[in-house]
Amino acid sequence: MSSVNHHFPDPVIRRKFRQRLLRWYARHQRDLPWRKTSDPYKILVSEVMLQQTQVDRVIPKYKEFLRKYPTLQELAGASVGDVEATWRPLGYNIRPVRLHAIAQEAVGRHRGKIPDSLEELQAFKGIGRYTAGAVMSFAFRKDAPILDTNVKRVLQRVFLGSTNGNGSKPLKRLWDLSAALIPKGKAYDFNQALMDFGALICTARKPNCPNCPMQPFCLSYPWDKDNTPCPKLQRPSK
DNA sequence: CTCCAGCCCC
DNA sequence: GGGGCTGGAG
Repeated sequence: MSSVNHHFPDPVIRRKFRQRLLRWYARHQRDLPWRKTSDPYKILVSEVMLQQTQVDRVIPKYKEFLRKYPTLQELAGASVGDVEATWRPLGYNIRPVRLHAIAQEAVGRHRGKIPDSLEELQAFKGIGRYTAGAVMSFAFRKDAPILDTNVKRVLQRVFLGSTNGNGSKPLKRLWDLSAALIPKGKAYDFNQALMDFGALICTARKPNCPNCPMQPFCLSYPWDKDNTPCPKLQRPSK
């Protein structure tokens, strides 16, 4: 028995999805400041800020934060209070505290570098599976999958529709999908494209199906057919 | 105003 | 598998 279905999704659909996503991205990608740097520290700052905060609110604070702490070393050398104050009013104020701790640990224990493995990244408090994948693909250009809410929604709709797939846990299924779709050596563009696609076309409410390049094979197209709500990934617990 | 979402921690 | 913090939807 094989535990992984190597033919899901259909290789033809898989290829079409990649092609269409990357082509769409080439024309519609957002101009975001953290896409202009390859400094893992700066990427990490952006990802932590983006964890619970919308892009528009993050952009100005990202710039201000990096003006004040341009390097990992300078962040590590600042006082926590100072970092917290700079963070305001982004909210979720545990994040700057953890980010500061990460900087200090990296300086003290990793030769002043952000580590470049999923395991080491996830060992930090404040970096979970998503953020670790984001740093691996966006900062270190590794073919690591990501799965945040946007990506979950896109993959669920296009490849699973209203079903949960082949019996395996929905979450694992989606992580596997996210990994299986990455074109070799192109996780950076592919993952960025997935995020933009989820933010601009395959939105939570009122997805823009009429302009969606995935129409021909999307299992949820057309979305408004019978006003179906987005399939829940997991049942409410109560 | 209440409720829900969302990434991470425990 | 539940709670926290916080913005945004209803």
